[in-house]
Amino acid sequence: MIAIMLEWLSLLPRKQLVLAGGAYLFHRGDRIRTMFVVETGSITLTRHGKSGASLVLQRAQPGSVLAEASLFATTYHCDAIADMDATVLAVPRSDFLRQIETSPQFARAWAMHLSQEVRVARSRAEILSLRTVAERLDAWLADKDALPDKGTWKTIAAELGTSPEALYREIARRRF
Amino acid sequence: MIAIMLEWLSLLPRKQLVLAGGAYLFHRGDRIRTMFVVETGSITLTRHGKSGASLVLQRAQPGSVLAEASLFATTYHCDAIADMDATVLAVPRSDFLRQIETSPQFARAWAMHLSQEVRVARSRAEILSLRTVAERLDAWLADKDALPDKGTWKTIAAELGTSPEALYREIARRRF
DNA sequence: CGTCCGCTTGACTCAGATCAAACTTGGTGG
DNA sequence: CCACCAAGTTTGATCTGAGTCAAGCGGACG
Repeated sequence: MIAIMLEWLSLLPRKQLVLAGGAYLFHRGDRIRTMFVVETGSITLTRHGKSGASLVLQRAQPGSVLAEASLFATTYHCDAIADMDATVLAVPRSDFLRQIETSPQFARAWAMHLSQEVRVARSRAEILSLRTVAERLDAWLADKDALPDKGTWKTIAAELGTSPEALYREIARRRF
Repeated sequence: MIAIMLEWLSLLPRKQLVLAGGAYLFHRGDRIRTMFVVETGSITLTRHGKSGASLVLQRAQPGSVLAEASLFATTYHCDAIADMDATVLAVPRSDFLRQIETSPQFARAWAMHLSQEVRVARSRAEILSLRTVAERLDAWLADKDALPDKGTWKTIAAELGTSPEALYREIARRRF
């Protein structure tokens, strides 16, 4: 489910790009020619406002398609920067579009991928709109069976938008 | 941009449903036969965990397509309930799918709609992951020119996941 | 055996939620 | 025109959840 698009892309001509940590993959205003999928590392998309404030739009992990909306735009509306050393697959946008038009299966996979991303992003937002760590953990657990394994808690704290300590304490509180 | 799908749907056979506040539009497990678009009012999608905890997946406002992912599933994975009196348009899923397959323009509009929703939901999540009201407001303003009009601030506070008072104070702080 | 990393717990501090009260504004009806 | 009401805004006082810093614990691994 995660890397569903990676499989499909293996059918298309593609190139691998290697990025050092801190390197830009593209800048706002650049002409869009290719679609990118993260293979290793992670890429962050940010938009900078005039006031110096910046907004993170996406943190793309391995398997993620970068800036899905760029399929239909002519220039990028944000910057893409490698958080750490990373590799990405580049697929010419024209090939990507042609594949959507000619292969119903591919088009279907693309729509499914997008629906999935919508769902994930929306529930993440709803979880983050909760005020207490207890509520967030409840919501996060809503479609899971049990508490996750140790060793992953620190990561989960990040997903829940809280500090590791706060999550540890909340979990400890529930061991009764 | 908001109601882009509403226009397209005017080409398809559809029915209008009227819901009283508190009424269910569908339940988890129901067979999926139709796609819904909110016309007036608002519909909330929730999933309930065994522990009694529940997770809000989507708050659909007028113009929103309900549960985009249901286009490819057989049964609903969540409940849909009207927060208040609402009307929704119902389009048979088969018609919707056929339209995607036969009309490249429609398929394109659908993909654009989904990309857009992904972008919106992701940036909402990123804004909510910020800790202070000041940072959230900065991020929210990143792609805007100026502070919004009075009368909308209360609503914006909800978007920012904060209390109206906290937002008022932050805005007041900036009037120097 | 030492080092690293994730976990655990304690103490302190603060941003913001909450409750409360006053004041603007617009609209409604007498 | 004015009394009145509802919603949104402003400001103050209080309280608390959780962020932060800090110190200690335990297993994994070279």
